[in-house]
Amino acid sequence: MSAQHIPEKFEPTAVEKAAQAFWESTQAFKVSEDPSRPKYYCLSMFPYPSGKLHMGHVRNYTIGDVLTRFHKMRGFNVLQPMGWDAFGLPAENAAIQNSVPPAKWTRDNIAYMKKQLQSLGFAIDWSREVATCDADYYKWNQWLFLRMLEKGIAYKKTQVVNWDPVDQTVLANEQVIDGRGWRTGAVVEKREIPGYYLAITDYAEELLGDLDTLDDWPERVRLMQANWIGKSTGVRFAFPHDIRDASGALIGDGKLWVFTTRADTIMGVTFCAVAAEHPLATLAAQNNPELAAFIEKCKHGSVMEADMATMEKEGLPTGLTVRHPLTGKPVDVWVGNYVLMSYGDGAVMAVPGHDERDFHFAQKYSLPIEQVISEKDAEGRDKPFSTDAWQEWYGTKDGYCVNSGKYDGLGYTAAVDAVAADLKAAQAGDKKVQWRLRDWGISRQRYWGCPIPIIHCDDCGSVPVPDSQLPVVLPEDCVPDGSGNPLNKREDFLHVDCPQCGKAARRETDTMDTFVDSSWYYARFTCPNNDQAMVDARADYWMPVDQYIGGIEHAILHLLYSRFWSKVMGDLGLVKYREPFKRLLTQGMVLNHLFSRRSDKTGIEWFAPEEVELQHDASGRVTGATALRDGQPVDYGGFGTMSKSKRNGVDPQSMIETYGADTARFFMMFASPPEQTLEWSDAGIEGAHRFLKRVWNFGHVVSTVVRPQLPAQATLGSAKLPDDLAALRREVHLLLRQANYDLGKQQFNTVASATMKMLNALEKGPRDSSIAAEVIVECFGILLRVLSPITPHVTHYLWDALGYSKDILAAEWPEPLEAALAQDEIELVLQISGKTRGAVKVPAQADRAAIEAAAVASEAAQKFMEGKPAKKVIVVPGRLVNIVV
RNA sequence: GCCGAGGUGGCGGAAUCGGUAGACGCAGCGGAUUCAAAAUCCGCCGCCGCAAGGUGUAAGGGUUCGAGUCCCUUCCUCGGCACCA
Repeated sequence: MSAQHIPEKFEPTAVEKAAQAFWESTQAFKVSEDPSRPKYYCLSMFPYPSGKLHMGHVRNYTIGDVLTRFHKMRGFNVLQPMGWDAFGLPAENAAIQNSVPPAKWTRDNIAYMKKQLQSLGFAIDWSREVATCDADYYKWNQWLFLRMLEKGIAYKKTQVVNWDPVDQTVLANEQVIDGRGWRTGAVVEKREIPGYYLAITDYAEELLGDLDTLDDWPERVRLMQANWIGKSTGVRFAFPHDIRDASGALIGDGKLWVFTTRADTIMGVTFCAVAAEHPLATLAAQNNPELAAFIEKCKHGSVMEADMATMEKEGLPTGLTVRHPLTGKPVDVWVGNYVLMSYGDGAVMAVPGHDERDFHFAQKYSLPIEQVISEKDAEGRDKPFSTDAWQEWYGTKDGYCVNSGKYDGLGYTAAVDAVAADLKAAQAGDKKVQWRLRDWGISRQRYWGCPIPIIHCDDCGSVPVPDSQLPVVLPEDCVPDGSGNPLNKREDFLHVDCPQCGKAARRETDTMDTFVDSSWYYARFTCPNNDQAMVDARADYWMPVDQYIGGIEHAILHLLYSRFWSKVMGDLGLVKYREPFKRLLTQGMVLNHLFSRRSDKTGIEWFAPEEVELQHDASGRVTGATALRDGQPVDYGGFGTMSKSKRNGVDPQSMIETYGADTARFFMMFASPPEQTLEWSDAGIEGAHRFLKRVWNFGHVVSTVVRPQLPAQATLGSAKLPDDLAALRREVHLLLRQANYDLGKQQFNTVASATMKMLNALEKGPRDSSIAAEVIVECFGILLRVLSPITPHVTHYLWDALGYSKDILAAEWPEPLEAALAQDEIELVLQISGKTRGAVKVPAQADRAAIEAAAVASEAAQKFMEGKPAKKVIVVPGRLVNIVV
């Protein structure tokens, strides 16, 4: 243990370069399977290589790195990989703008962003780096897709897409602005084209049920997934009819299918409502212009959720009639704007007596409202049924059937069973589970994605590419120009022989949804170099991911698809896990001040925070802001997410260059708990930097003043310390205990603050004796280790330079010592009748009686008890004593 | 509308089982150092009050020796969503 001299001045750049060089030379983060140690797979969501890192990345990866380094020091075998979600639309857009091939643009971005990540000192095993645009990665997308085809999980059907008639291309939803193509301004059409689907609905039950096993996921994410999957248990049945089209064919084989969760109310049906796109609506509109206009309006109606919530229920009669399946009575069919074609069969039975929407609709159009459910009140009498108190009636499952013939008196479950049985007997329906979840369409009519491995042959149809011909490699020199998929012009790619008959055939040019790429990358990180198999036994060692970290915006799609993919891979015998992510942390977004000015000429003009000056009142509250440019006021809009358009983004690169990676990391961890939003603050960055300078300075003091006083033989274990040193040592160990507790909670802001408190205590403590030197060296060693996952560079340097050991990452994580925490005398809070009135000091071993006596005898007690006797004395051991007068 | 999270100083945020509310940091104020400034260091910093003390965790009520924390009612903010039959 040889200590070096630590210079006075803290130079982050040099310190960080040196630390990173050390990690590089020792291959510090490269890991392999080691069954002798517990493993910890720590994964942050891999970035899209958009060009450069943004603050969200820095926050995300810092959280992951803190957990990685903490677990490494705790003795875990930790894997933290990194890769690139490299396919996607922005690369094509960049290509259109700059005439650069998406491949080159993407790989340049990857190279730059990788440098940025490395400059932040993340403990990443770069030997496992994966980019989804590499053929040796996406080969396995194709391979698994073929397995899914074999199993029937992947299948082909037509899909509705947004079609730009000018560019002759399919548009993504975000490329459609106000119904027009984003580049051409042409009115977008709906087109039906064939595409491939994955039967995620086959796994709906398991995807829903297994949510209960994900105890370490945020509750809200599980709820969002459950709602998305949307399971409803009910009855699907048909209203028979004789409605025929012009050619005389029965519409829907003479059946109007509906789904209901309230089959017990079937005798209360007073009409049916169908969606605007329903075949019966289409038929009725043929000689009814008013209805045709209404249907047209519904189709173009807003699908915005805010409109939906306030939308008036509207409808029109079709003039068509179906028959009630149990009573045979005629039932009128209406078109209702509140019925969705995309859910169930696009039609509902309407029971206005017991359903809110049906009720509003019936009221508006004066349709009959009938009671078929009743309920007893507390006195056992039937509650009155009245349309004035309709709120009390819809939705309730607590009542029993009335006015329902043979079902009268049955409760909800019994009535549903009886009705379902009768419908089944009449061959009119049966119980059914209805899902909101839809199968996953993965075909994209885009260039920059994984080719779907299919060959179209005139004779053999759509033929899967044989495994031996995988991967189907995407030509990388295409430059999309916005009009159609450039693969359609690549003759060398298109022309291929049919694998079945050998005749000339044509390659599929659709590519896969990029969500496919990200649905299994975490498994590939365990064995990225295997060119013989998608995954191997190494996945059994590392998977599942112990800690996954990413944005809440992926709460539904990415996480659901990954869960689905895991189950499919499991069923194919490729992996042993059913759920890929054991624990999930969804980090909050990074916000910054918003400044704008509204003018009639230019609309809203946004100001970057560095372009304005804030005005404060005497108390420091922000009262306004002015532009530096012209001194005129600008509107202060509070905090909002960092965005280019609002000009409030902060480039991490400039922050790293100014203050260093450690400062950036410390600020990110300190400013707020990981799940909450983080408000950007230049002053906060300064504060973080100030703290690290103080840490450095204390290291300098230890190297120059403290260490030279160290005795040859350590005495700390046995010696009785002077009071001030015992207090210092105890405080640091208490803070350590707190920090360890907070790390378990993943509450890193208070871990950071614990290190600040340690330094405050050390700076104030004595340092001019050999025993003090021993205490300081022990305590500073604790501080450095607790701080090291957050600011690894400066702590690496100080740990080494002060001679603790070569590599702080290899050091053991500190635990508080009982000997340091023990104290002879403790201070208890003194309350008189529940009000705090000071404190009493008692020996640590004092029993209840002694504490009571000491409390009553204390000066404060005498003063505030005013001579009255104590009615009761409450003693909370180690905390307080309360004298009730 | 429904579901979820939350409401604590000028600000970000602490407070593990109900036990000294406001830790730590930022901003602000005062002082030291300096020719001066920056940097640094020391001190103050919820509100009312000269003080003793009182009061205070969105509002109101309750349970308790004791409530930011538990229960009830109301209000507000943010996030998510599906008119899902």
